[in-house]
Amino acid sequence: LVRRYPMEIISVDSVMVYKGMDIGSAKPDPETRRSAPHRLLDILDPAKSYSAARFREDAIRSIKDIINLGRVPLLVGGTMLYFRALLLGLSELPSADQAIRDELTHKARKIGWAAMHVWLSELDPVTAAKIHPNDPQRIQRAIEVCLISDTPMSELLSMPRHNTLPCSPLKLALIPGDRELLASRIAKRFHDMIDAGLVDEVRGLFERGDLGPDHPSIRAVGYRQVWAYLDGHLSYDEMIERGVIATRRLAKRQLTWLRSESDLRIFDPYDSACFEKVFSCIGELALLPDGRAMC
RNA sequence: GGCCAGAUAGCUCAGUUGGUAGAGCAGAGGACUGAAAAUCCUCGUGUCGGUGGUUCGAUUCCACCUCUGGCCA
Repeated sequence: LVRRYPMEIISVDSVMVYKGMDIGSAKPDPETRRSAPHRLLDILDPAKSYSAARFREDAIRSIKDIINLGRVPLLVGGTMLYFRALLLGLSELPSADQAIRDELTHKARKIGWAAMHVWLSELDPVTAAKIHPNDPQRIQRAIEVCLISDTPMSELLSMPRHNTLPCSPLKLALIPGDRELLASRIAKRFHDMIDAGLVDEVRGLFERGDLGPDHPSIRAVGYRQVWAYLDGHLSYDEMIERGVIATRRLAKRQLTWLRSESDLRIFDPYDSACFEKVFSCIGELALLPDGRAMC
């Protein structure tokens, strides 16, 4: 698309943002990036954590840039929460606070997440009712928001979101029609990554010494499993098996997001005429009305 | 060739003192507001290896057979 139209790519991917995580995130190779530059790749050290809110800011800045250059932004990727945050906007919520998170984690270790959930139901019964008692990540976030803002999170969420997306999106989705073919392509993809040196890539991160399985970067599919292998928790064969399974599940969750997305134009990547269909779809739309973006 | 142990869900196994069975994993569906490639929820009928026998009733007990391990020749 970028070679054919005046478009520029913005990556919508929570793992490709990390420097040095190339093979396991299936980051486009250098030649591809020369001919088709991607924004929001390699912007963060793996010790740092990114967020949907930061993505939204970064993406909007990039979109404005590209539009000012007279081009059309092309948003490409599979981190569906980021798409959702970008298209629908986010509520005004306090951002993450590591000190408070540490404190809450410490407290949860002592009293258990079930008790934390009870605490949340005192701070914010509406939110507590929506979060399952077994979901520590959301319980922690909700308590964090309530404590920082001194307001129930549900109240903040009920205020209108500010949606400042500076263009109207055309949404294209690639949805595999054949699930079994998808599964075999996923297995091949993971084996190819191993052949391309994924273990060495992760070993490099492993040997830095400042990273661990709790970092969002290391929790990513593939990285987590290779890390467990290097740490002696998985055999080589188990690592491969778990990596393939984790990838399959990721794909499944992406499909779940897609099913609830409205106004999608759907294409099957295993259809040999897929690209032609995408091109003709864009052609029909007479392209490039001002302020248009593509996802 | 003999002896022993197995054969139950896609996989690994549990179980039924005889009333046709259930866990984990895999898989499917779903949720999703600053960790999201994260975090979590829901979903389990399968000739209980085959053929006979005993029995009101057998996946369960008995016999034989087949297959897979192990041991002994």
